[in-house]
Order: sequence, then C-alpha cells, then structure tokens
Amino acid sequence: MGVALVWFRDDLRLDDHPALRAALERGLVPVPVYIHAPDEEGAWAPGAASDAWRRRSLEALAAALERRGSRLLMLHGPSLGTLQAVAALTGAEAVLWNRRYEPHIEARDTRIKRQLRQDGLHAESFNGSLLFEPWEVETRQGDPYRVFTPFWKNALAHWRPRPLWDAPARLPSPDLAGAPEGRHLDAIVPPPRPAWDTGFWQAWAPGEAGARARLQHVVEHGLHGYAAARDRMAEDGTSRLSPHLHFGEVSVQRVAAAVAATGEAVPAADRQRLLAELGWREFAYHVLHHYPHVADQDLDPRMADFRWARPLRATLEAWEQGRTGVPVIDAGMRQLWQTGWMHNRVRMVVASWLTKHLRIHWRHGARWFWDTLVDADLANNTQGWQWAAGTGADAAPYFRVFNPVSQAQKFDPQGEYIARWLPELAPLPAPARFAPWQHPELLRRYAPRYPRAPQVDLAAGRAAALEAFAALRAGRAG
DNA sequence: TGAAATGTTGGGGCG
DNA sequence: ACGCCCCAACATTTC
Repeated sequence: MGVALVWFRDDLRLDDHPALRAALERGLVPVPVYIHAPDEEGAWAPGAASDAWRRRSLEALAAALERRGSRLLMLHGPSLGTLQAVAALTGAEAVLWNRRYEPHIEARDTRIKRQLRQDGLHAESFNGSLLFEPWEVETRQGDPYRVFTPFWKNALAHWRPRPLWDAPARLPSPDLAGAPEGRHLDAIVPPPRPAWDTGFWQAWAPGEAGARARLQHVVEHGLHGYAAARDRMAEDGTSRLSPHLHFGEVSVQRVAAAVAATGEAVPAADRQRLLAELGWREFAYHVLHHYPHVADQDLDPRMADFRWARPLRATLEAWEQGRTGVPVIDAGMRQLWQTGWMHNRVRMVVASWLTKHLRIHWRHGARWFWDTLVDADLANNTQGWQWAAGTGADAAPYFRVFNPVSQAQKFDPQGEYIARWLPELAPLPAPARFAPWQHPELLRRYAPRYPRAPQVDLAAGRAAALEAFAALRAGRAG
C-alpha cells in the first residue's frame, strides 16, 4: 500500500481534517508528521503561552493517533528538508497538509509544494481552518473588502456548508522502520520552567477532546442569550473557543454547523451573533491575506504621521503587569497573565487605554498579547489591535475612546470581575471598585498597596488623544 | 463593538 | 388657566 505524509501544523485534530481524509480516500497509509521549525515563523514565532498550549495539544494528538493504531512523528528541522527525508525513508508518494494563511507561511509553503512536486511527489494542500478562502470573497469590483458588514453579508450569502467528516475509529499503522527516530515532545516544545502555566489548566483543556467538549457546552448552554452575555465580564458568556480554533483542535466548519443546527431552539440574534464572531475571524484572515503588511504596520496610511507617545518602559510595564491604577484594566491584565486569556470586552478596554489614553502604538500591545495569550493568532491579534487603535480595517474611529470606568459599571455592575482578578480591591464595597481614587480613605484602609491614582487622568488622557488626532487631521489638511 | 456635549421635549411645581 | 422655569429623559451631534 502507498504512503502519504500528513503534515500537521495548526490543525491538531483528527476530526474533519481534509488532509487526513484525502490520504485515506486515496487508499494511502497516512504517516502523521509534526515538524518544529521556529526559525521559519519569522518575526511572529509563537509566544510562550502559545507554546505551553501547543505542547499539551500535541500530546493529546499523539495519544489520539496511538489509540487508533497510528503514530505521530515529531521532528525538528527545516520543514522542506525534513519532509523530503521522511518521504524518502518511508517511500511516501504524497505529502498532504491543511493550509496556513499567515502571509510568510503561505509563501514558504508555496515553495515547499513546488519543490516536492519537482521531486516527483504528489503535494497538495487543503482548507482546514476557514469557512471561506481569503481570496474567495470579493466586492462586485473584484476588490478585497475593508468593511466587515458587507464582507460578511456577501460571504454568508455564498456559504454552502460542506459535509463534515468524522475521525475514523482506526487508522492504518504506518511502517516507520526506515523513518528517522522521532523527537520526544520535550525536545520539540520544552515544558515551561518554572511551571508558570499551572494556573492555565484550571481554565483550559487543550486538545481535540477539550475543544469538542467546549463546543458542546456552548451549543447546549452558551448560545441562548449569547449576544448579551458575551459582554459581561464576570460571566462565562463568551464561547472560549478561540485557542481551540487557533490550534485547529476543532473544525470551524463543525462549529458553524453546530450553531446553525440549533435552529429555533435559540433566538436568531444569538445564533447570528456567534456566527458573526466567526465572521470577524474570517475577515481578519481576508484582510491579512490581501494586506500582508498589517501585522506590523497601520493599514490606514493616513495614520503614518500620527503623534504616538514614546513608549516609556515604566509605563508599558505598569500596563503589562496590571498596575495602571484603573481596576478593570489591571484585572484584565492579571487575568491574561494568570490564565493566558482575557475576556473580549476587557481586551477592547485595555487596548483603548494603551493606544488612546497612553497613546502608545498598538504594536507594543500586540506584542505583549502575542506572548501571553494562549489564543495568540496573527490575523485576529492584528485585526483586534488595529481595530482598537483606529488604524485598521473597519476600525473604531480614532475618537472612539473607551471610558474604563463606565465600561466596568456597564459590563461588570457588581464589580465581581474586578474583585476576582484584583483580590486586593475585593474588600472595597462594589461601587467603590470602579474608580477607587475617588475613595482615598477606603483605598488607604483596605488596599494600601494599590495605586492611589490612574497612571493617566481619564479626562486628560482622553483629551490628549483627541487633540493628537485633531493635529493629524490639521496636518493633512495643511 | 463610545463618550460627552448639546439639543429637544414634556411633565410638574409654582406664582 | 396660564406662563414660566426646572430638569429628567431621550435624541442628536460632535469629537
């Protein structure tokens, strides 16, 4: 029987896996391969939190393959050379994989595909992670979209859910006698030392089983009322599927199908809202594909002359470590540090603070998120930061400045979120937790170590941001 | 997927 | 009954 290498990357599942499916449908024995090649990730090599997750997800994938009679070959080295070597040693006739859509990875994979074909192998890639190919959706004029709503309207109108493919109960066992000895997981992604990630795994279950369990939970309990619940900071109202989707532990096609299948059981607005969140993910990949510079530069060239503040180390560190003196921001930054994740609404609030009140360029925030988020994803992270900073596609206008106090009052009315992640403020009565600088006597008594005042006065920071924006416009006009 | 300033409206107190 | 004022509630505009 012929052999096909199935090259796993950010698709760490067996269910609804187009490349694995293709191997089996061609009657080939799949040889699952994972190659660690961080040098090829360029400036955006996975961060520490991402690697901590990846390690667990790979462990789960390897176990799932073994339970089915197969085995994951984990290797370290240049992707092309490693694939060539393994193909030669196993006698593979095909190399199959699901596409990644980061521009520099797309370019690398195109070179790899060309070379493998020159070597006489059947090399083929599939869409395993998006509902729509980034180049598939276009305006009537044939241009890429830069505004979400028409993008999503057009995309949904053309959505034809494809049949899902269930992971087989058994897989053929590859003959790895001639193959290189696989590396131990520790050699691929070493465990964090010291084990700073222990707090993560009370909140998360990396791997395909955890992803499917979460999807089931969302569909059964999280969809009814989702549109409003997703904004409430203290609740488990968001889907929390982002890291599972990033690592491809669940197929986005399966997520969309499961949501759509709830039908009348769930209000249409809630269903559409969750689908729209998947839509933002699609939009982020669409924009990154067509404007590959956005990961590092403003999409909107008019922002090039904007007067960003010099990013002072101390200011940035206070933000990173949750010592800004604004409770909802500090709570969010500590949730991020302790669990590798932050509630979506809080992400918007902390991003607005950094880019508007502090006027620090969004790339500094994007970097910190990249290193600390378990769901760090180049397209989504870029889209989120450029949206918040007002520099990106369909971004919040620059003058849209979040007030972190009113945001907390609105979306954490009992101050529970603040108390949970900033326990030093828990002794304060809830109404005093939103702006403790207005209650100096309570601060002194109950939270003597918490900053006496925000790192920037709220009104002054807002005014300075608006003033800088006005100066930009004036400069352009004159 | 804002916030704050400004404008409008209408009920009620009061002379 | 009427005009006047206040002000909350809501709507619109501006940044």
